[in-house]
Amino acid sequence: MTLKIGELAALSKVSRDTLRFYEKHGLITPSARNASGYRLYSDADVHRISFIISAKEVGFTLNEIHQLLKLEVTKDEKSCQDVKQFVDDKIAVVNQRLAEIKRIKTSLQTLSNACCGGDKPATHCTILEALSDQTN
Amino acid sequence: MTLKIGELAALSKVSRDTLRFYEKHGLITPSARNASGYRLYSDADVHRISFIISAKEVGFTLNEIHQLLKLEVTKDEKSCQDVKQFVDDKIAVVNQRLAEIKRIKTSLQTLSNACCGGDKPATHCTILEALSDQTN
DNA sequence: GTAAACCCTAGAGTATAGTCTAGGGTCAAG
DNA sequence: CTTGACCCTAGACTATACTCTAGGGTTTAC
Ligand SMILES: [Zn+2]
Ligand SMILES: [Zn+2]
Ligand SMILES: [Zn+2]
Ligand SMILES: [Zn+2]
Repeated sequence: MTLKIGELAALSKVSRDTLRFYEKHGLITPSARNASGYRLYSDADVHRISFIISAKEVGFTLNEIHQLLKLEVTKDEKSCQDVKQFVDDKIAVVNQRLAEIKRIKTSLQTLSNACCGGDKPATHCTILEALSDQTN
Repeated sequence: MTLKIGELAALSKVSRDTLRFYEKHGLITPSARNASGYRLYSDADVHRISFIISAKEVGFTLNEIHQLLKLEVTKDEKSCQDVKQFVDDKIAVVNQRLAEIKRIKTSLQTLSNACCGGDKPATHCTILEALSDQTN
């Protein structure tokens, strides 16, 4: 079974452009072209794009998916340790981002809580004051 | 007291380039130039860059800081309600990002937990399997 | 009086992840 | 045999927030 780009796009719920973009960046190359140069995707290709999409959904960047695909393709030379390590490294990065966003949320919440929210002029607003404060 | 760009940069711990970049994007314009065209920053300018930096630290984008500066400058025409609403809107956005990152973290954690992490070939690796799974 | 350190502008480059456009070829249906 | 839906390429454009480069002018210290 082979699919043309539009068919694979519909199946995978990504755009044709995205498939071509992934190809340009070495993530997936159709296993064949027809006489007119149309891309033809095989079952293996469908499998691969599915892998890419799943990996995106769990938060890997395209660059990381690149690495993951290498692991996947050479999985008989790699160990579970290698794969797990890769995921754990990503978890560490995600945890950092999480901490940063939590910090931001807390800061904003503190700002908001201090403001009276009334309809009088904001000349006395604690939010604007706090942002203007030269504590740096 | 007036400062040249390098002095303000050192004081504010941002780069000269960043100051010029902010200027190009309408965030801060030095109140004067000397005869040679050098930027000269006043106390008010220092105050303004401090506002910008504080706002960045609590997670506002440059675009949002633009809006905030408008609120700050016209604070006698604006109410606390306006300012608080602005912050609360941002909190809502941050909460969404937080939820998304938590989702990602959970997914990654689930993947990692299922993998044995051993040193045998990853041909049986549950992580690679899960990512390959065509449930879409 | 010259060299280092600083300033200027305009514009290109970086990273991320696509989306869109122009200009043209291909294929199936009626 | 033509119309619409599809395919191709190359390259520009989006958003975000800078950073760097090239090619000059200025200031300051020795
Ligand atoms: Zn108030
Ligand atoms: Zn207020
Ligand atoms: Zn294992
Ligand atoms: Zn495993």
